[in-house]
Amino acid sequence: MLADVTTEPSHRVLVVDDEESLTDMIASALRFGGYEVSTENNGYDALRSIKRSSPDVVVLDVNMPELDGFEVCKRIRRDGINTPVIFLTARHAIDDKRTGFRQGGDDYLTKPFSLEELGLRVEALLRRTQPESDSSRVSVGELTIDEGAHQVWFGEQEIDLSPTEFRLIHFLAINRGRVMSKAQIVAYVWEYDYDGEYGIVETYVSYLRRKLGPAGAKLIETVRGVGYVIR
Amino acid sequence: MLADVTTEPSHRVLVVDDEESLTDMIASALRFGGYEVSTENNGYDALRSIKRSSPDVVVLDVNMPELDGFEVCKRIRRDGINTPVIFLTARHAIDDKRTGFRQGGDDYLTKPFSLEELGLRVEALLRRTQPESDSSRVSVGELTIDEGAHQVWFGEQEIDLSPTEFRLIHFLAINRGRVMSKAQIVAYVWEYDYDGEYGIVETYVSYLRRKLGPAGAKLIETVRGVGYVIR
DNA sequence: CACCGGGTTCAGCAGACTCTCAGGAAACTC
DNA sequence: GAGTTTCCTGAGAGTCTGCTGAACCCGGTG
Repeated sequence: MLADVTTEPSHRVLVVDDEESLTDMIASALRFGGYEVSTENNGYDALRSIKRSSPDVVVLDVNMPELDGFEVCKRIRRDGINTPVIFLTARHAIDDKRTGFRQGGDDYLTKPFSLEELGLRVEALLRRTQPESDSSRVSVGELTIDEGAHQVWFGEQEIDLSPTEFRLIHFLAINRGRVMSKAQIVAYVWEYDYDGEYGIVETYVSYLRRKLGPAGAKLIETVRGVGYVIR
Repeated sequence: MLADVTTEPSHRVLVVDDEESLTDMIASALRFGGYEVSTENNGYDALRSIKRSSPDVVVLDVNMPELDGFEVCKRIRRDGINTPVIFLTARHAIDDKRTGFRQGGDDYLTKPFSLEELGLRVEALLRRTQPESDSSRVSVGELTIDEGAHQVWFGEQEIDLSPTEFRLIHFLAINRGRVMSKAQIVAYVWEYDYDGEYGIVETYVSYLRRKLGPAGAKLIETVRGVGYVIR
């Protein structure tokens, strides 16, 4: 199917390292992965930033002057802040790892590491700590679709849909803003190649518009001669 | 990872590797760290064991004959089982790590690794995942299920259920809010792969609804063409 | 051996869902 | 503005799904 269309608000990651070139590199890699990234270059600023903006994950270098990463982690935990922490360090002595985990760290990467691996670990950690995000929700304006729960709301109102109706609106929603041809729709929603008979799509769009009510009906736009869109 | 002398009930870890000497070594190290450990030596047994005894963490070797670790992880996730997984492997190619994390793994250790580090990572993972499932009790609205005691209440009323009925309602309850397909239900409740015959699920849902009484029957919703949910 | 509780299969029924068709509305072309 | 194309929507037939009662099987127990 199609490209991972992440429709949720992206997760916020704080990257802390005293080498600015490194924070920049990590930050841009994570941004490329779809995260909202901020950076700090020392322990005190990191502490302040964590308290103020409570990111979803902190990537924390151990070896920093003044306040090192372990100390930062220890302090935020002492303050009852439970944000997941991934330690970065050049040391790979087991003693350090022990300290890192004991201090309340969640993961530990030794330099040099691959940026992709960091991304994967951030993702895995988020999957564990942000339980909400696993039921994959899509929203477009007033419309909200929860794939896991198989539920659809328009505003406050829950809309009861048949399986085919659900697949159709879901397909349009994850491709919101892009016009989908009837052929594409049929291929996704009906899962097979159809022979030129696209009347069925029109029928189901009609069903959806009716169920969405007068306000919601406008959500699904017809692009004559091309297909349908949700904007 | 020592010697935390705690009074809490120890966590249960399942260790899976096709080399028995390795499972034994890991198992004894983890036991020393205060965990209750069981082992399996191949993918199929691992699957069965996970479904039956639902451990708190699974340490899973990737490279096994027949059913490899990735596949085991993929299948349990597909069946709606959310148990944390740490992969073990000799490979350290980034491709493998990507596969591991994408399959729903939580951590990834490459051999050779230190047993202490494994212990630390198990501990870190438990720290993240246990608070959510703190006791063996699940509640959804009026419904309360105590897994340990094997008891179910609806409101004040205790409901007497057969073992299969219990596994079914428990599975739906721990996945509350998410629609579970009949295939997922059969895989979890009946512990084997079934071919197309899902009538049994309907029968048991029917039993449950009857036992839950007129008010409770609404708890288990049918999502036609998709599966069942408890919300 | 009869009984009992639990597991499984099956068939009939009701209702939900899918899909086709056709008349009419709307949009586009020239 | 006439003609053409595309789309909308109501109606209905037929299919599929899920619910439930009943029957059967099996192992354990009195």
